[in-house]
Amino acid sequence: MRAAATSASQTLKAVLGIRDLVYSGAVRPGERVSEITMCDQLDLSRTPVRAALVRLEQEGILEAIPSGGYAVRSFSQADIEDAIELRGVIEGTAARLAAERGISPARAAALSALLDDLDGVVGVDPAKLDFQAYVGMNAEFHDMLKQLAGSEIIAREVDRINTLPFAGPSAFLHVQEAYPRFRASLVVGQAQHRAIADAIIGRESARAEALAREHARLARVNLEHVLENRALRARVPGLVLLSG
Amino acid sequence: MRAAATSASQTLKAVLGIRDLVYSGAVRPGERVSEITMCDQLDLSRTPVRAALVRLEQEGILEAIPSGGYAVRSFSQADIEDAIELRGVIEGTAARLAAERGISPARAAALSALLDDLDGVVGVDPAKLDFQAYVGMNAEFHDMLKQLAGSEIIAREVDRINTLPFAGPSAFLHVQEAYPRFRASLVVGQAQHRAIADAIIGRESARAEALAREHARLARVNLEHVLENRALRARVPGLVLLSG
DNA sequence: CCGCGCAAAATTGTATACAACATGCATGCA
DNA sequence: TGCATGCATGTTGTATACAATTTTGCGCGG
Repeated sequence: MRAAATSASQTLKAVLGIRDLVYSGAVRPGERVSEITMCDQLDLSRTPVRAALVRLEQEGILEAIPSGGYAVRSFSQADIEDAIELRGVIEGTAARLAAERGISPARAAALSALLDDLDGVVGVDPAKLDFQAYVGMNAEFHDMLKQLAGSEIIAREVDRINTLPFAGPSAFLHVQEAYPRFRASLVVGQAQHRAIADAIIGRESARAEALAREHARLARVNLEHVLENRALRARVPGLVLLSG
Repeated sequence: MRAAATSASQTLKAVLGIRDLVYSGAVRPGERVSEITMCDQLDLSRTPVRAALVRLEQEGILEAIPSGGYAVRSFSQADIEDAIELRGVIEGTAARLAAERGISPARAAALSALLDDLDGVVGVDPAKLDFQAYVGMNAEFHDMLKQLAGSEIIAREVDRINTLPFAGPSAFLHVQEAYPRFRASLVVGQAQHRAIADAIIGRESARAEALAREHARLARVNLEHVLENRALRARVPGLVLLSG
């Protein structure tokens, strides 16, 4: 037996496995997600598969079929844009509340240190950019941001919206790695990181919120670039859920 | 057998039953929610109970115990305030997007008609207020608001935050029914309803967002009133989850 | 009197068997 | 030829049996 929610072995394996099958395109949007098929492909029993299906429905990538069972959910471009907008709004709220409530000197120092590190990565010759490092640090920045308000409720909601793969702050980074022309947006993004931190530390809450929202719009710009080029689209995992 | 997500008979019974047991205070915050106990009390098998526990965890009123199983989650006053703030932010986003994108004449008419009806209820002698009608119409207004942006993503997130019982727009209405002194806030609330609708129809997006946020703060004011008076607290169902 | 260890009990995680409903196809009748 | 009906099949929902881990209580030793 195993733990329940963070469910260790079998159920977790089912969640990860089904998620992978969905994102890899093995089961297409609109298609039914058959329990038995999942059992066969993942070598699991129906019980953990069933538990995983419930979780993945709440996560948003599956939807219940009225007559029973689940299907892969499909998203329109408008859905993706709204999800990105919503991430901006919620991250913006985290930034605003952090500014209003103030953050500890220790956290401010950690934030500044991280930004310095990011500058070190972004500031070099674009051709020699260490993408692995950038992706990690970017994720770390957004992790810090969601926690700076000191609210479990806020942090949870940020996590929730970020589980939608195309909404998260790292969604389009891989595309940027492959196409140097997009790398310039990393410089813009890093400038926004600095401005957000500056606003939070300086207790400028309205500025912090507006900046965090605008920062999320970067993802939307990248989305539109990606959708203009069919070859790029395959590089963004979550976009297999995009219909049309 | 039954439908899966909207899960009809047994699983739905389990969800409703456990939710009731939690809100009625039968199982207290922090306490473990034993599967077998639930089975006995609700006369169900373990399987639907288990499915219900997963759903209620995602809903937010239960939390996973690392060693397995679930416990009733407890909320601090700050948590409740943050949840209300977040509802204001998300409803505000719905209002803003509705204003920016515009709403159909049919919907605008329906909105105006609903507001007229609400005026009819609120405008009378406070002593003769029809609370049942008000509660229903208020819920309907917020339902319309969440859909006016025309975004499934937004509507889902509004629904999600509203499942937390103390965060929803109807959370503190029963208290207001019992204590006439609070009824004045209904007049203020209705004025805000009108202003929000006016802003949306007039395409004043920033105003619509700000007003919707401020409207949610009404719940926070009521929360503080309730917490000053122990007798009131028992009348708000969700507050059994409040620790301290 | 307190702390540690062991054993038993309780609880959850997993697997599988059974039942009921939905779906699709084939067949027969109009 | 088209439609309706009945059956067969596949799928999910539910129940229960089994295994493993965690927890708790008791006894012993320091």
